[in-house]
Amino acid sequence: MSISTELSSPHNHTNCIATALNTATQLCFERGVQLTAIRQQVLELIWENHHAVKAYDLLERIKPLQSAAKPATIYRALDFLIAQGFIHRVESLNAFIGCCNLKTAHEQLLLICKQCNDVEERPANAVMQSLAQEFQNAGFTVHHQAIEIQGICATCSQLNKDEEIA
Amino acid sequence: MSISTELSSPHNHTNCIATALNTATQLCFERGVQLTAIRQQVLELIWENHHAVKAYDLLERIKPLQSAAKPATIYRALDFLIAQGFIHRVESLNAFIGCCNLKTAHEQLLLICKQCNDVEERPANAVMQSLAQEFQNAGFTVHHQAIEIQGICATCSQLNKDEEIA
DNA sequence: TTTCAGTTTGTTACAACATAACATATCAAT
DNA sequence: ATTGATATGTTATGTTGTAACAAACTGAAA
Ligand SMILES: [Zn+2]
Ligand SMILES: [Zn+2]
Ligand SMILES: [Zn+2]
Ligand SMILES: [Zn+2]
Repeated sequence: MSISTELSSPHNHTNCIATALNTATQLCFERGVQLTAIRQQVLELIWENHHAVKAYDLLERIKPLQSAAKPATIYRALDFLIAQGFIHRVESLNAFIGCCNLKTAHEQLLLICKQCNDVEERPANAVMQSLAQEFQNAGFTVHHQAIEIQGICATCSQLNKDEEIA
Repeated sequence: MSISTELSSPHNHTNCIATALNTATQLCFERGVQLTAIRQQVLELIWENHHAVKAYDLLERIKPLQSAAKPATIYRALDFLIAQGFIHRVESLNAFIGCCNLKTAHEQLLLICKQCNDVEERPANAVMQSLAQEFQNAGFTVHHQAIEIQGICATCSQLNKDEEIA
């Protein structure tokens, strides 16, 4: 697996990584919390692409850097990164992705491609507004939203069509 | 735990159970699939209330009826009930609830109360429509949706207010 | 600089969730 | 009787996540 990604909108992923790391560093400084070596390494591993990453995969991949790493090592780092909003947990996959909208508080809609495994995070303002209305109607006080859609992304759909023709 | 439930809209839960069981029986007959003793017992256990139920809790509770029950026993029954649309898996809880809208094909919005553990299933047509639009915009082909909202339900909110006053 | 509190990490053990693989049983149609 | 489809029994294992306590680190107050 190279650093490249199948994310539907083609992009320079080096930028994604740089932005994510720089912003995390900046926010940790502002908040007076520590982006320790372990936490930064986990964040970097998650950002290698736009796939959802499993905790135990991270554990295997961090061992060359942190030979003492155990499950708790990873889960603690993940807890921290989630608390800071740097990553999201994908409930329906038991996995984790880097947050693409670090700067703005947001509730995310996740489009999960079952073919290429990319996860796209979309603001989906219209959806969020109709959701807010629904909560009002129900008298429900929201603490956390998980909106996770599984299917086939635009890129893979197009690829599949091309293959049918060929 | 009695048969009663804290579901926000007060209701006669005996009706919920009867409807769920009768409809499941009817649909299995129509579809030529078997609602075996194990499958029906699991469905009944899930329908004891509107809480999300864990697989291993079901395992403990079915053992008096099925002394040979093992994890696979439960997970097979759950797979069947999900495939038939009789129950839903709650991804963010690793748990299961009975479906309240058996008759109509539907995508569900789940309101999960962290205080009383009830899960309310809402059609939320406006939300579903704006979601559909978002999928169009993204060129995304949907296979499965999980829309799970954690928070405090209307009933618990009201109870909490009452306690503050008292 | 010592001391102390708060935070982070190391380490062991275990809990909770889920599936693979293969054997056995059931039952209806040929 | 044989066969094929479905369901269940059984054992083992894989995957995901946490509890609990000890040790190390960090930075500021005494
Ligand atoms: Zn990228
Ligand atoms: Zn794809
Ligand atoms: Zn009910
Ligand atoms: Zn409640």
